[in-house]
Amino acid sequence: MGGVNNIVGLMLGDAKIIEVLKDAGLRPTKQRIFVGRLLFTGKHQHVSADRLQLQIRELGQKMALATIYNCLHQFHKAGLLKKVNAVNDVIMFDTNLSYHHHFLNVDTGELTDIKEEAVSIAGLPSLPDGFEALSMELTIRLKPQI
Amino acid sequence: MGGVNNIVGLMLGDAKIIEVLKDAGLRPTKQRIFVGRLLFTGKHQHVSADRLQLQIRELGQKMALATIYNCLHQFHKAGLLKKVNAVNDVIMFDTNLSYHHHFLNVDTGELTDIKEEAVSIAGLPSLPDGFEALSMELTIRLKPQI
DNA sequence: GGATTACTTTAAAACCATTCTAAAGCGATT
DNA sequence: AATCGCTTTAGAATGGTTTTAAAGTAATCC
Repeated sequence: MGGVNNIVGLMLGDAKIIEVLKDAGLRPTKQRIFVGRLLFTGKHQHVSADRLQLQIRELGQKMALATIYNCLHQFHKAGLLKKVNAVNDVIMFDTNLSYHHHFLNVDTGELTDIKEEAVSIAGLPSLPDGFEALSMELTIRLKPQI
Repeated sequence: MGGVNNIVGLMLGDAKIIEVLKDAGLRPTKQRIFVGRLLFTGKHQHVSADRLQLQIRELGQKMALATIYNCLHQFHKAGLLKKVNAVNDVIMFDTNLSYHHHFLNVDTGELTDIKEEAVSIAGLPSLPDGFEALSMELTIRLKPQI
């Protein structure tokens, strides 16, 4: 009977998400499925916890910010999201797992993918002893022209 | 006399720093000269406000954190420092203004310069319309091997 | 040189993204 | 349906950074 503004139940196409969650050792809760649906269907995107909560609100749903943070970190740990350099003190995640680089709009914090073919990096530096490389990312900071 | 734990006065070699400050439209206050002395003499370094305050304390001096933040931002605005990607939610500045890239130790947040010759980037992507590039930085995230 | 003015520094409070806490909720297994 | 252990949640706590308003100081003017 109305009034409860909670996360909706299953939808068509959730089966795949549920399987991915299970494979990652994560219980397919309503919240994780909902976030998975937002992130892993359609185009690649760059998300912060805050933006994601807004998106969820716009869909008439409600989710605690802590849950969204949990979710993003768990997805990252499971290899479903890439962590990109923090922007304006905000943690950003990228659904595009493949190797690529970013433009960063310093005014808005918006990230845009750079097409892979557009840049090539020649010669990897030798890593310091005892370290392994987790990732390598080029960031081109952009400012709107005056 | 005594007891006042304030920033010391001028030292030999400050003349250059004072001139740089004046050229940047900044009053050569004791605090700014002191920070300038720490940053612009000797080897290049990566600093955060926090670390800088520690360094200052170790020298038996005292400076408000807000002053250090002001100073770093003003120096950055004046082109005396480069801002590097925030690391672990901490703003980092680099005294090395020349074009170069970084290793980032994700455990400690420590940044290390990559020698310029070690990497070469072939082919700049065309920038989105209406934007100009401020900087371009490659970050290689490192994790200690197990 | 001393008074005036505008910019600086400061401690403390405010801010804000993120994490923690501990209690209520829910998924899986029986 | 009952139990168990993981999850979600609201609210508090945390920690880096910024703001505030008052006291301090560099530059300017006479």
